[in-house]
Amino acid sequence: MLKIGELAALASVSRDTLRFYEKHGLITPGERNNAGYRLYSETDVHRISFIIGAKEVGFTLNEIHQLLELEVTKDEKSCHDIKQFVDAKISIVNQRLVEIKRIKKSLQTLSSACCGGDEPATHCTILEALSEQTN
Amino acid sequence: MLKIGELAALASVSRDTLRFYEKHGLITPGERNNAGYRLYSETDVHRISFIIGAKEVGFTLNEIHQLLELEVTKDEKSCHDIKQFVDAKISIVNQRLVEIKRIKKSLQTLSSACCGGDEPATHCTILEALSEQTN
DNA sequence: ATTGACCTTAGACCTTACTCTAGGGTTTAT
DNA sequence: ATAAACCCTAGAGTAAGGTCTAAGGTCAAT
Repeated sequence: MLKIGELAALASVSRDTLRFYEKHGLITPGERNNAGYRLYSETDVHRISFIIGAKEVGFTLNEIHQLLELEVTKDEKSCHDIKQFVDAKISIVNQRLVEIKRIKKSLQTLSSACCGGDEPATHCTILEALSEQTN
Repeated sequence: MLKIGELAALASVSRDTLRFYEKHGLITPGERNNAGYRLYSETDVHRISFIIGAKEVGFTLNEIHQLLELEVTKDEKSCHDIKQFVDAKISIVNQRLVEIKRIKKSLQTLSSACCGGDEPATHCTILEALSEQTN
């Protein structure tokens, strides 16, 4: 059984983060010792590891909540269910990707239209472009 | 001179948003009529238009604050200064782009390793992969 | 016996960009 | 004259994901 600081070090997160996850139902409160210290079991370590893995690949805590429910009840779920969840996330990520690409392109258009010289920016194309309504 | 609701309609933002921008120094408080209503001039309309244009291309309000300072003092700034600002933003956006691409790739790897069939997810490769520490 | 490192809690604070609420005054149309 | 539509303010609330603080209890080593 690990104390909170030990698990935190192991998982490379802060103690606060572990308590935060608990408060938000990602980890279920487990055992406590006489002094009231949290004690984490193998299962808890596994769960934290799952959470961190899921964060790594871009799931929000909310989504991880749902994923954990899938994980816990996985004997009643099909691979299809799990894959569908991941695919839904891929499509969200894709939308963000498209939006960021759009932004990058706009910025590059702005930048490349500007001479970038040492003359005063009184008629800078960037500033002028920003002033124009797009809608 | 426009009242706040008129400018809001013109700029397709809410009244609250305009007050919010003012509170955060993006718009300088201008004239008021006898009743204390805000009155917006041509210059104000131009400024709002600038803010919205800058938001469109992905600048944060904070960055727009700095951009507005560049705009106001543009006679003392060079095109080089302005372009540099935009290029710095491009590099931030690029980092985000790289990160999102990484996430997308990870998710796709997860998804494609899963059979997606109707059998129970007891040994689902997705759930197993998420449990593994990456660090 | 006391210092320092660790643990506890509740609750405040941070960022970003608003949105909403309460409680009140004004203007416009009928 | 009165209702609807508009305006004002200060301040609270939202999402997301924590971080920090205060005030206190515990444990190991010196």
